Formats: sequence, C-alpha cells, structure tokens
Amino acid sequence: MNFETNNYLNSVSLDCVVFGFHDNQLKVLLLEMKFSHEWALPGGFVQLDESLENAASRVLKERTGLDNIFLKQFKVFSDPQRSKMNPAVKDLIESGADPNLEWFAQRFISVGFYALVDFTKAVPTPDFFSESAEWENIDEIENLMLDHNLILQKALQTLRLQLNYQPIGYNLLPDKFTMPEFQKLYETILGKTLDRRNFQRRILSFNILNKLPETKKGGAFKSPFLYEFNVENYRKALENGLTGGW
Amino acid sequence: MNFETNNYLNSVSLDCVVFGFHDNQLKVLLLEMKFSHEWALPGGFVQLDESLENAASRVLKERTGLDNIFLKQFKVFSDPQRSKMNPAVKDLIESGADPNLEWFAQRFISVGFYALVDFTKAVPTPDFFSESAEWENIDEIENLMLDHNLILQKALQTLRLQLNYQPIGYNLLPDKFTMPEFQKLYETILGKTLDRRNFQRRILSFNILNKLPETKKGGAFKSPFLYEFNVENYRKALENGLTGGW
DNA sequence: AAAATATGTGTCAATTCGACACAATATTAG
DNA sequence: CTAATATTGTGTCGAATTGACACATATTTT
Repeated sequence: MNFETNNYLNSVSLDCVVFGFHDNQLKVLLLEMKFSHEWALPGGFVQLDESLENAASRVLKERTGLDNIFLKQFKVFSDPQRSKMNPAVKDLIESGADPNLEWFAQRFISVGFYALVDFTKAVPTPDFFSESAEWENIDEIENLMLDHNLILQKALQTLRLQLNYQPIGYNLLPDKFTMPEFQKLYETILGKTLDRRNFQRRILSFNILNKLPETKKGGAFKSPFLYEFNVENYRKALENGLTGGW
Repeated sequence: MNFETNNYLNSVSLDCVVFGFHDNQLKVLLLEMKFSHEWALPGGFVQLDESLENAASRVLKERTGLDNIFLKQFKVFSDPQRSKMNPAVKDLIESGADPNLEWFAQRFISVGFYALVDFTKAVPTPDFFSESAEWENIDEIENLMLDHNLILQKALQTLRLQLNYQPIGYNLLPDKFTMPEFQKLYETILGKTLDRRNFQRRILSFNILNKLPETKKGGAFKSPFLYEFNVENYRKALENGLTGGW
C-alpha cells in the first residue's frame, strides 16, 4: 500500500479531536507515528470531490469504525509556520514509501474538527502513518506533533463554551445512562464538581431526557434510574440553544 | 494592474461578512462585479507567508481603509460544487486581464469571517474584480454570487448566538454612544424589540460600560447620557463569556 | 409658556438559583 | 440474616434575578 497524493485538494488538511468518556475520564483518540514515534491527532486530506465534513466523517470512520459521529468545525489553523518540517514526511522517507515529497512539503492549513463518540463502540485504528491508535486521558497528554497541542486546547475550550448554550452527551454516552453518569460527564469536561440536586433540576428543565421506568442494577448501593435522550427535543435544543439569552 | 496568482496558497479563499450599523439598520458591505454585475461579499486569497487572519485583515484594510477590525472565523464552506463556474473568471476573461485561468478554475474552499466595523469610519472600496463597493441593508439583500447568500446567513446566525454569551458593540458603535443607540443595535441584530429598562439593567450588570458625565445634545427631546466601552472589562468578557453558565 | 416625546429611574411579583438535609435502597460486612 | 454503608431520590428555603410595568424629567417644537 502506498499513499496517493493526486486525488487530494492542495494546501488543506483536517485534524480531529475525538472525545470519548470512560471511567469518569475524558479521553482523546491519539495516533503514534510509525517512525518519529510522536503522538498526533487523527487527521487527513480532502478528496477532490468531497466536502470537509465528508472528509472528516470518512477519516473518523477509518479511525473508529463508527458512522454518524457528531462532528463540529471549530477553527482553521493557518499559521504559516505550523506545518514546516512535518515529521510525517520524515516517516514517509524512512518507510521507503516513495511519497510525492513535493506535495507533502507544501504549506497546509488545517481545519480543526471535534467529535464526540461512544467510547465503548469505537475501535481505535491506526492510519498509514501511524503504528498504533489509543485513547489517552485528557490530563495526561504530553507533547503532540506539530501544533496539535494547540488544536486540542482550542477544541476543549470550544467544548466547554458549548456546554453553556448547547446540549451535549448524545453520541458520548451509551443509549441508556444514569443521572450520576451524565453529571460526571459535565464535571469531567468542566474540570469541576457540581451540586447533584441542582444539576438534575437544571438538566431536566432542558427537556432533552426521557426518564425510563428501569433502574441500573449491578452497581453498588442504591440503583439509579436510567434515562435516554429525547432525540427530537435534543435536536431542537442544538438548533435553538438552551438558555434563550435575549 | 493585473492580478498575480503565483503568490497565493492554492485551493483556499476567504470571504468576509462586514457588518456595519447606521440609521438603526444593520448593513453589510457588498461589491458589484465589473462584468457579471452580480453582488458579492468582499473576499480574497491567502499569501504564501500569511495566516488566514492576516489575510482577512489585509483584505478588509483594502476594502474599508480600517485597521484593527474585529474579525472572527465562523465556518469553512467546502461544498465541492460551491465554486464551479465562478463568475469572476468570466469577468477576468472579458476584462482582457490575461489571468491564469487554470488557477482560477480550481476548486476553492472558503473560510468565512465576519467583521464588525464602525460604519462612519469605513470607506467602501472596490477590488480588482469589482466596480463598486456599497453598504446594503441586511433585509434588502437579494441574490449574491456563488454561495454568498449562505455565507451571509450563517454569519448572521453566528452573530445572534454570539450575542448570548459575548459582548458586542465595540468597533460597531462610535467611541461614545447612548444607551438607546446600543439597544437599537441589539434589537436590529436580533430582529425584535427589547424592554428599555430591563435592557439597561442587564447591560450595566455586565460592567463593560463607562457612563460619561456628558449627554448627547442636538437630538430631539431629552438628551441621553453618553457611554463608552470599558475596554479592559470588555476584553475580559470576550474571553470568559458573559453569563457564567455552569 | 405649554405640548409633545423620548429618556432616566424605581418597584413589585414571579421565577430561578444556590445551598443544604433527610429519606430510600441496594450491596456488603459481620 | 441483619446491620452498616454508601449512594441515589427528592424537597425546602432564602437570596438573587428576571419580567412587566409607571412615573418623573428634560429638551425641542408649537
């Protein structure tokens, strides 16, 4: 297998910050480069006949096996210095892959997407440039390739802001979940604890949840009720925002 | 004068939705193409050594004469069909400008920016492709070139959402302004009226205004107090958001 | 000087928010 | 088998905020 460069749009790449939630930890999907062994965000290029959104979906389908992932553009990274000396190029040379070096050496601007996925359903899968794909805890991530630390930081910042006026959790939690689990998700993203009772009151006021008659058995102590998202109301809330504001 | 294509990044363009406020109307800066006579958003390309933000600033400096404009990326438009049959190409041919047709015929993704400028200070100036530059009332805009109607609509939507969690008005109002003027700005952007007293109470609670000892003379009837933005607090509010949320 | 009209400011009830406590239940320890 | 334990479910109360509304004031016009 080689990497064909002819079919891609010049100058443009995309990088995805894929968030997952597990063990009360916010996690991000990272790839380890084959040769430089640096860690990087999953990314890719845009085919001549596809939109950025389709390209990002395609890339994430390859990296996680999942379709219909929640995806959002959040910023284009375009510092002229950002893609100089891309370590992936060195990897390609050492790999003997006979890459089109001229193409890889060009300047790229990269469109940042963030994605929210169900940790339990995603199957991390490396790409042509990487040897492994793994979930990493958000607070244990060290040096990433190129400007990927910056991209990650901006994605997290956007996600936190998003929390104030849009619902979150669909595609990030399993189909049925408990209120404490939902709260942990918020607490993890925000990096602080919230009052249990006030959280529940506020969330319920958004009308995006259906309370199910079942409870979650098997955990220790009192078994909590299960909830599911009210997909229709969730969609409306995504469109119109939560608070009203003005 | 000709248009040199060698110095620009391939495949990438940018379009700016420049908002101004005058006569209680929200206005957008538009250009009329030289030959097709279609109207379009001001836009441009990215030089090989500049960031998107710098490119947008450069373009807006040329189109308005202004520096330090408030600028915000809001979305990349990347539908593969969006730039087919760009009317500007036809214009170039008819202009006898001997353009690099191959370059202009390529597919472009376009990064959308919106800008907020002081209407009274901006001097609309056409570019190489256009014969005039004018302010147009937001609700009187008809068919624009390519997907520019979509870009405008998305910009407005983003601006309205922005209003709920970020301050607005700096660079859009003159240095000194009255509370009724400020309210009109909000009402115009939102497309609805607000209660005078509640508006003032809310705005003042944001602590982004300094009340001046002067009043605005010359208008009819009781002369309203003048305010100016508290730049330091305004900047903080931009960073941290207004409401707090969680 | 009086009329007209927009601005400045205050009040009150309804609602929401933040802090907090106690009852209920499933598991585990003895 | 029973009691201890830890977690969840739910409610209350005062404080703060919000929404609806009214009257006094200032400036120009007649």
